[in-house]
Amino acid sequence: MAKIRKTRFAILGLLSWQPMTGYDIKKLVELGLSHFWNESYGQLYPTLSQLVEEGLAVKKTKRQGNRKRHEFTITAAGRRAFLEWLQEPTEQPRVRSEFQLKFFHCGRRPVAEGIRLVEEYQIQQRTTQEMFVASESVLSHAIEHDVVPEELDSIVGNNSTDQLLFFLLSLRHGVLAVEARLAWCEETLAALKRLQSTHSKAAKKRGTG
Amino acid sequence: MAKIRKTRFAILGLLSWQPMTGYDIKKLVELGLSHFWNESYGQLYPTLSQLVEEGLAVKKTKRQGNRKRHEFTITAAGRRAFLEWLQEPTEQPRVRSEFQLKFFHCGRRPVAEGIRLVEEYQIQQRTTQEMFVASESVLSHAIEHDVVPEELDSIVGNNSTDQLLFFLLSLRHGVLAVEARLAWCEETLAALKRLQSTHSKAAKKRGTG
DNA sequence: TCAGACATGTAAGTCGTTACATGATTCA
DNA sequence: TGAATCATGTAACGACTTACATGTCTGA
Repeated sequence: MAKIRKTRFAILGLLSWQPMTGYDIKKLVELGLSHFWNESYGQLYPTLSQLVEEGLAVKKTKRQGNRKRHEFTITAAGRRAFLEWLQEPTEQPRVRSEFQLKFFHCGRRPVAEGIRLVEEYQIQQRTTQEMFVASESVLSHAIEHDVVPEELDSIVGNNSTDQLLFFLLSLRHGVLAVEARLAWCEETLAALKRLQSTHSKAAKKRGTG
Repeated sequence: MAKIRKTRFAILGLLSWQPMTGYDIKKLVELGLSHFWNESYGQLYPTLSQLVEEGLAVKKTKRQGNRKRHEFTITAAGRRAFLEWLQEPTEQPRVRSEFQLKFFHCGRRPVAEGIRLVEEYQIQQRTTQEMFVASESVLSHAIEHDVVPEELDSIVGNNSTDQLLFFLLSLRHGVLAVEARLAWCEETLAALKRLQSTHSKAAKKRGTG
């Protein structure tokens, strides 16, 4: 069975806003969607060609002097395909967490190793959290004062009122997720330190007994 | 640059407990690690052969009548490779959430569509939560009463005291994550319903004004 | 003039799933 | 006897990343 090719819909979704080049799409994703999505050129350009072949988008080559821009415009069929995908049930991604795989195996290792692993994870999560919170406050401010910050203009476009809210809410998903991971770190670190002191007491007992 | 082949380490980790066949590994992963890891046969068997080629594991063919079991044992080099991986920094996985991609694009769709999408997600997350909570309570009980339930025996093995705790904590990671997602659903549903009523009021105003 | 952004693409390799293909054993 | 489980594997496909290759334009 063919897997659903999600890159197609990511592209189609952005093209449903306005015509764009592959480069535009890449930048837009990096700037605005990177907390839940990413694309590489190696995926982007071939998929764009495919979309054209299937009549879901059309390509117009524009020239500015010697510079060429391949601008892609979504077709009616493209819009249909996109809306169809939007309404289809969303399959849950199969998880594969390298961190958790390591953590699990730390059960057979000295406790200090588990602690080190979790602390490293905690630092990563804090960094992520900072980024999320910064974006969130910019956006909240924008919504409150009803102005679209310049750096967000390309992301939310003109018809912005609702889109801004959805953007904030999608960010909020990330914020809550990272908070949960940090809470887990606290809990776990506490548990592992208790375990460590239990072990060292047991060792002392053996030593003196 | 070659990506890190994580399947190798997932396998090596399990083989560091005891010799196993590909089938055993598959079952073990499904039974015990499925909340953070999964493997398919199409990945498993070729990787096992590779591990043998590289001297990280050895293969012994055992026969029971006409039935053959290819049992793999980790070598000293295999253990070294595994421990090395365990100590290496863990890269954060690049995210790609189809759900969030859809949600983001709902900003340009009727609010009801966004609500439908989130409600579907909420149901999925509740199902996941139920599974997590059930496993968690079995495990907590086991730890409290210091007995390893039969169905967990193959997962935690003999040297179980610490391993059981790590298993519980890894489950706890999933529990907190799913709780966070459900909290987001609540928040978001409330926000979208407010938005919906704002829209319908505006529509009425236009109708009567 | 030169760095950085704009712009397009391909090739090689990895990762991973699903479907297919095969056959033995166990137990109800 | 037949379904479920044990058991091993391959082939086809698709997704995705990284590195490579190339060239233009703009502004400090």
